[in-house]
Amino acid sequence: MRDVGCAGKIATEMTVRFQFEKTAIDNATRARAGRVTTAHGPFDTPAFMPVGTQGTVKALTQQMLEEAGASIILGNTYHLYLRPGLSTINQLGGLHRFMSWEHPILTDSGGFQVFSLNSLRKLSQEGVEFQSHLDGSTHFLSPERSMEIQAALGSDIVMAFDECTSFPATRDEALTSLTLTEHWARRSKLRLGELHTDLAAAENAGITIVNQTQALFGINQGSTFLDLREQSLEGLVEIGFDGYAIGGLSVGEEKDAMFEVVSRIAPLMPEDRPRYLMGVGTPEDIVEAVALGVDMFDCVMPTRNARNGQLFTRRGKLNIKNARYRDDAQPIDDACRCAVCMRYSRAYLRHLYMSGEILGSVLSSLHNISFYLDMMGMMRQAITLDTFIEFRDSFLSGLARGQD
RNA sequence: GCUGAGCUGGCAGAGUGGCAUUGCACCUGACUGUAGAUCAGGCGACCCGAGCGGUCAUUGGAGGUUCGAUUCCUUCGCUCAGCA
Repeated sequence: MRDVGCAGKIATEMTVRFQFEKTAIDNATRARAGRVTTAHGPFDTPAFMPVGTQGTVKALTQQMLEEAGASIILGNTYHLYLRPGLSTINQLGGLHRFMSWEHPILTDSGGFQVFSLNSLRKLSQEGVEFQSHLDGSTHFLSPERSMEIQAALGSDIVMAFDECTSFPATRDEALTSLTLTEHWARRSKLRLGELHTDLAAAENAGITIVNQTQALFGINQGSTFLDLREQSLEGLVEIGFDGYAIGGLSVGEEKDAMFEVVSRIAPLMPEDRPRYLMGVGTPEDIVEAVALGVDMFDCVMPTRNARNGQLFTRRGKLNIKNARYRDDAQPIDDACRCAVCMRYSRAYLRHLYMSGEILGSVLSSLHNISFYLDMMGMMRQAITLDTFIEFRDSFLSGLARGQD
């Protein structure tokens, strides 16, 4: 039985420190393998974090995630703050206890919603006034407020509150945006520190600290302007964070521009801290970014696309709704060992979609998440064996080969 | 047999003299820190120089009126309801 007891857990939480140790470096690329330790256990890098915005990785149970090999998931400050509200989750012992996930959790700060809910918000130095997408009510999110919410959630990795610069942006807009993000990063660090060291501060904010060892990551911005990206990173490093993220990519820019930023910035990020490329991406994107030295990823793609019928395989993606799969007895991916591929045919999966059956989303999400996590495992192994280049070339050529 | 109401794409169902509307089904495509189990496009046939291109067909069948008919008229068929 899995240990879900909490009596011993609290004692552990008090003593464990957040840390990152590199375990292997690939000599031919900048790829690196490592292990991050949190109050809720370790996770190995390069890591993919399934996105569980509202306290659930859509269509999957926590047990399915564990069995698929997920070691850390992502939750969202903005959504959980609006519903069910931070006091509910805080009173119930934090997000881990609330959703029964005793492994690491990273929470996004709400910064991305500042970007994606563009039409519903008003931005100022102080923070963001926005209208709830649920009922239209007005709310205010600031670095301080974001830290309070994330402290109430008790995630293991807290993201600084940032502004995800929209694309395209002029140089001036990008500069203004990254300056605001840097300002907010400083305030985020200050506020989270207060909440953790000053008992009265947490009490005044109406929250109980449920996780004493929350790490804080800063977020790099600067759009596609490389010098601004560097400037942003220098500012963040000066403030000092437990890890560093590259944000504001995959927001509409050309793929080349994205990799230009990652290949310039990743090597400049502190070597002894986890590097996190936010919101990326396709399997190809992730493999390329690992080669550039990135350690952590999250993306809605495997789960969202699964619900829409797109499945990832070692031979590229396929749309299970296509008529060609009507009588196809093969598994989704014959090289995949996931619970779905070991048991069900493409024809059955297609049937579930065509019938609008909810199990179609469940099985497809499970397969896609398994595919992503298996890919991360293969990369970790290749890095350890110093064969990452070989892995990358064969994996990418497999993806490009297609179904036929 | 009489009377009445109907017959429109695979299905459902608008339109009632001037480009046949919509939904479902079906066929594709998109999706990158989740306002998404969503969204977009296509869905009579054929043709090429592939263009917001051309030709032809099309509202149960056959006729008719009209510049023009899914729409009006005649007739036949079929469906449903009521009455014998």
